[in-house]
Amino acid sequence: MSETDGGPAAPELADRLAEVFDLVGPLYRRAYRKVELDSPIEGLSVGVRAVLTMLREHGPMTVPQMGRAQALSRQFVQRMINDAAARGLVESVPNPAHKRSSLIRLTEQGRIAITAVADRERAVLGQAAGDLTEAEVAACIRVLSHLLHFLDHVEVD
Amino acid sequence: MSETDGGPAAPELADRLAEVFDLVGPLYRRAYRKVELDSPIEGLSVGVRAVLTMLREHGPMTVPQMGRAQALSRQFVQRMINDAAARGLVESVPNPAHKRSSLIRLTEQGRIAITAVADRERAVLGQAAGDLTEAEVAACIRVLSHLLHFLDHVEVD
DNA sequence: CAATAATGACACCTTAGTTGTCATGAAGGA
DNA sequence: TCCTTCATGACAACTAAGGTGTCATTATTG
Repeated sequence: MSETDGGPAAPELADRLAEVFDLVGPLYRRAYRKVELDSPIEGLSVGVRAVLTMLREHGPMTVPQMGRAQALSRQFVQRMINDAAARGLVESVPNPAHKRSSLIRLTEQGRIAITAVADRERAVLGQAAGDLTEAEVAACIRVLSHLLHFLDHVEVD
Repeated sequence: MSETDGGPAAPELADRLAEVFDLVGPLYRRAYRKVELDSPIEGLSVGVRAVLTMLREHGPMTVPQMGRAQALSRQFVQRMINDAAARGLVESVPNPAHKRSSLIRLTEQGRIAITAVADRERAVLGQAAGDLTEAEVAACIRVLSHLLHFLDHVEVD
C-alpha cells in the first residue's frame, strides 16, 4: 500500500472494485451460457475450449503451467487435455526443459477448430463493441489483469 | 452494425474485448475460490451470498426479478432464498404490485451477516487497489456493464 | 546416491445451476 | 363474469464444472 500522505488505502476505490466483482459474476455466467449455446457446433466442452484457446495464443505449454495460468487445478486441466487429445485436437511433444512433463501443442485440426470458434466469437464481440472506446477497453483490461494478479495468492493444488 | 463511414465495426476492438473475456474467466474462478475460503465463517453458500448482496444494494425484490437481474434461473434463486429464509436471513413481505409473488427482504440478522461479509471484502479490495486510478476502474465498470447488457439477449427459463 | 518434488492417472465427490413438471392463483380479455 | 393465459412456488432429476485425495513413476537436486 503506497500512501504518501497517511490517508487510508483508497477506501472508495474499494467500493468501486466491489462493483467490478459484482459485474464479473453475472458476466461470466451469461458469457458461459452463450458459449455453451453454440458449443454443440464443434462439440467442445467449455473446459476443452479454454485449454485450446490458451494453447492458441500462448503456444505450447505443459499441463501444470496451464493450470496455474487459468486458476484451474492441475488434474482438471489434465482431463481436458486428455479429452482434447482423444479427439485429435492436441498432441504432446517432448519437453526439452522437463523430461517428465511433455509440452502440449495444438494439432492442425485443433488449430482449425479453435480458430473457427474464435472467429465466431469475434464476430459477436464486434457487435458488442457499441460506443466503447479503445481507451476504455484498455483500462478495463488493465484493471482486470491487476485484480487477477492480486488474487494470485490463492493457490490451487 | 451501424458504421457510418463504411469501415468495419471496430474489428480490433473485438479482439480487445475477447481479451476482456479471457480475463473474466480466471478472475471469476479465483474470486470465487477466495470467497469460498472464508465462506465457512458465516456459513453462507456462494448462491446465498449473491442473493443477499443483491437485496442489500437493491432493496426488496421478488424472486423472478432477482433471477433476471443476475442471469440465474428462477428456480435456483428460489432455492437460495428458501435456504436463506430457513436461516432467518430474509423474509417475505406482501407485494402490493403482485399478490402472488411476494417481495423478499433482508431481516436484521441477514443485513448484519451480509454487511460483515461486504466489509471483509472491502478490506481485501482496498489492498488490491494498488496504483489503479478512479478513472480506470470507472472505465472498467462501464465496459463490463455494457457487455453484460449486450448479452442480455441470452434468456433463461 | 538418496530424498524430495513434480507429473500423470484414476476415482470420488461437491455443488452451482439447469430443466422439466405440476398445482395454484392472479391478470386480462371476450 | 367466466375463461384463458401467464407467472409463481415447489419439488425432483439431472448435468457438468471443477476440486480433492491418492498412488505410482520419474526427474531433479542436494
